[in-house]
Amino acid sequence: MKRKSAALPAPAFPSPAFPPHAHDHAHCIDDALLAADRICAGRGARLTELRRHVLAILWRSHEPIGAYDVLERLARETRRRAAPPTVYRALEFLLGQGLIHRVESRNAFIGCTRPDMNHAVEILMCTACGRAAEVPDSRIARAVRNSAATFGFEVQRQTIEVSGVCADCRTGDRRG
Amino acid sequence: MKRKSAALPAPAFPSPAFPPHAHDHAHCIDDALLAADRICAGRGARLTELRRHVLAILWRSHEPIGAYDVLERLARETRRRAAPPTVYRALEFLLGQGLIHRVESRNAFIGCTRPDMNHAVEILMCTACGRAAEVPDSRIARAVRNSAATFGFEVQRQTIEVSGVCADCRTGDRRG
DNA sequence: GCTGCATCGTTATAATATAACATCCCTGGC
DNA sequence: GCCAGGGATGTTATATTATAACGATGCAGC
Repeated sequence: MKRKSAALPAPAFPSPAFPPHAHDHAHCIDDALLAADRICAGRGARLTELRRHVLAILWRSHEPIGAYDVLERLARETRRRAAPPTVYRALEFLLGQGLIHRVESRNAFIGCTRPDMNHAVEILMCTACGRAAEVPDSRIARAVRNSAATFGFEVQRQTIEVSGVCADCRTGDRRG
Repeated sequence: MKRKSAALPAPAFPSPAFPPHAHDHAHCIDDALLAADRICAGRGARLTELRRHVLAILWRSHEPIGAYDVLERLARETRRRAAPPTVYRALEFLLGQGLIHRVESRNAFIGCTRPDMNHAVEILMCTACGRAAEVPDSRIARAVRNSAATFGFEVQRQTIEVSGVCADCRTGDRRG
């Protein structure tokens, strides 16, 4: 199927933090998997069927998913038996390739929207609809580095996790 | 339970992020416990012996401590029996009073250095010495709020956890 | 002293994560 | 084809973190 050509040029932000509740989500998944294929191929990393399946499961929604939820879905959707290490190893690989993020405050995982660039993780989580979104704002990361530097602290990794209410949920634009 | 907002402007730098490795740590503990006594008394919250003991355990070091470590120390130091809920309930109380923070990326807890003011949590964690320190820099929190606002996102809570190397460890000034 | 409620004790179990070792399977060399 | 080597996965067991549910205790106010 052809997709309608947009009347407007691409928005200023390459990826708005939260997509509209009604959007072409199949497209999100396809894009993420294609990007993952490309990135892994370029690195000689093996995005096996299992790993790809786990990544696809994480991309089914914009909500962080726990390892045991992934496990359950994986077991339901395949003939193969699955135990926790199976899932944790796949997640470990995907984390290592920068294809997903771990949401520390939820013990959960979510697909990375910018897997092609190494970046500090900044995640907004909506307490109303449960979705999470990455913020493509490197200024915060830089500010954190600068702030830490005033204490002589050298930053290696930083995680910023923000809870609140997303625009759609604030304005009552909910999925029907 | 509500927390009072600070009436006074914060000092320029009330506490350097990391104290020197050799410092009067007994003083840290005393200060923290006295502040906790004062704060709880002012709110009519009951800082019981158990809760005070748990807080003291967390203040014994500047490293985040897991709930089961607290449990072990508590059991070793008292005649009372202790089970996980005992510790988790005390931690929950202390979190609620803003006397400690949860370090999400470590599943651990650490005493709050600024319990008198409601504030966003920003923690630096040294991968070399294991210590963690709060950053008294509200500019980052404000920048995060502003950044989120450009997406129409209203921030309720934010957690910033930064891993890296502290000044002492970078310059080789280690505890003897 | 009684009553009511917060606190704490106790038991059991849920939820998250990893260790250790066996097996499978792809890849490259012959 | 066949084998050796190593990465990936399967399997079993267990470690670690956290909470549910209910009973006992004890303190504050009457």
